[in-house]
Amino acid sequence: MSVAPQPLGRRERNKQQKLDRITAAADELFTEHGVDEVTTQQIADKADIGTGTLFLYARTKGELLLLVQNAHYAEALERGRADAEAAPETLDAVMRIVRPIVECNRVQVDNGRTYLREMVFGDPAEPHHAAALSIVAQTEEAIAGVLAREEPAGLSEAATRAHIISAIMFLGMAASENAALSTEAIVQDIRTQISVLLPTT
Amino acid sequence: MSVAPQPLGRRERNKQQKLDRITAAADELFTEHGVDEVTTQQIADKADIGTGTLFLYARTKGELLLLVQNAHYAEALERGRADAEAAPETLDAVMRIVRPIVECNRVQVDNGRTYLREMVFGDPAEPHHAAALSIVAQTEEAIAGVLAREEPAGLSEAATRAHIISAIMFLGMAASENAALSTEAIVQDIRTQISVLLPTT
DNA sequence: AGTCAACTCCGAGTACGGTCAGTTTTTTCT
DNA sequence: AGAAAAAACTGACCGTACTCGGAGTTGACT
Repeated sequence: MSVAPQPLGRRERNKQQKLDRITAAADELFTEHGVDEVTTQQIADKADIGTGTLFLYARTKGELLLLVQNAHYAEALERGRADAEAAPETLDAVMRIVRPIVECNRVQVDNGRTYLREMVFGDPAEPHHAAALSIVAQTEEAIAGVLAREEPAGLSEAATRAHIISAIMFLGMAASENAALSTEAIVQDIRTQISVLLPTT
Repeated sequence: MSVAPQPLGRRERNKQQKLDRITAAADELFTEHGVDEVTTQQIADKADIGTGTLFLYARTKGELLLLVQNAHYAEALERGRADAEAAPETLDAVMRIVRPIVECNRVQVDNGRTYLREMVFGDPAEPHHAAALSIVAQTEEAIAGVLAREEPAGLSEAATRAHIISAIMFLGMAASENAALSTEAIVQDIRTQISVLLPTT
């Protein structure tokens, strides 16, 4: 009387469980205390696994942060992508994609900035890093899609502009000069730059 | 019977000497082996000072890299700034500022990328970090100056565009996807983006 | 059931960036 | 010159991210 198809052996199930426990533990501790105030040992303890085991699931502490934050980022992107469709103005539409991402990133400033740091300077061969880059690519695609509504001719130009917007967002959120700024101030800063970038209509 | 104008006491002279030795040692070791392969201990040994002393002159290893690289960056900027004046076309003029900086940054890819990382994520209160930010500001000013030749009206817009170019340069040089690219490829990548950004003439 | 190879897990150990209490050197004051 | 204060120097020490050799599990095969 088995519940039909259960292709996963005990080994696979255990691995999945452990990964879940690790993700949950890291997420809670990072959110509560900030990534710099949490040791990998604490995460291992909370996930109830050995020190070495932790690094079988995420090769570095940075990967661990990517693992945790990717989920939030992806969700923010999805929300923005949906909102953008309803905005007639190009700049507004772009900002509807941008804003949720910035808000998500600034929930905890240190974690957000460290996340960006890992994204740009981490090892792209690592799986969670690759996932992060994929979300960035999706973000740029979404923005390029909005830009293309206006000028469907220059598709490659839209992609280039989207890439630039990506860079603007990155530095707006990451720069240490902006660390103390409110989320709203950063959104405005980004908006100003994008408005200069967009072709004048 | 003092030797007249010697405003520097022995203490100050010693400090200067030590800083020089540290700078020289760090520069050589970083250039030869790459920042990640060099320990602070090696630098202290080569500079012939104690472990703790090193950190009186640069609070972190990152500051040490900033100290060393700032000099090279400043020089590259100066060269570019002079070259730019002779270029009639705006895009060309901007690229004459950009290119030497990229070339300087890519002399040793890892060091260049780490330098940028420290610039954005390091502690802006530290002196060498502040110096780095100052050079970035000068770079943006130089670029804004070039842009303002074309459209002297929108000064603030020129500054904003210069800031965006700064962001484009940063990510072009820092992104891990670009780590394997040749200097020339990166310059081209940056050029393409800037050409989209500049107001069509 | 028993055997064994492959996979997974573990925590003592390592390396390194950075700190700090104690010492030495320099300057100042009398 | 000598004493006292100030500044600079030092290396033993610490915390932490990450490694590695060996122990423990799992599942395929007979």
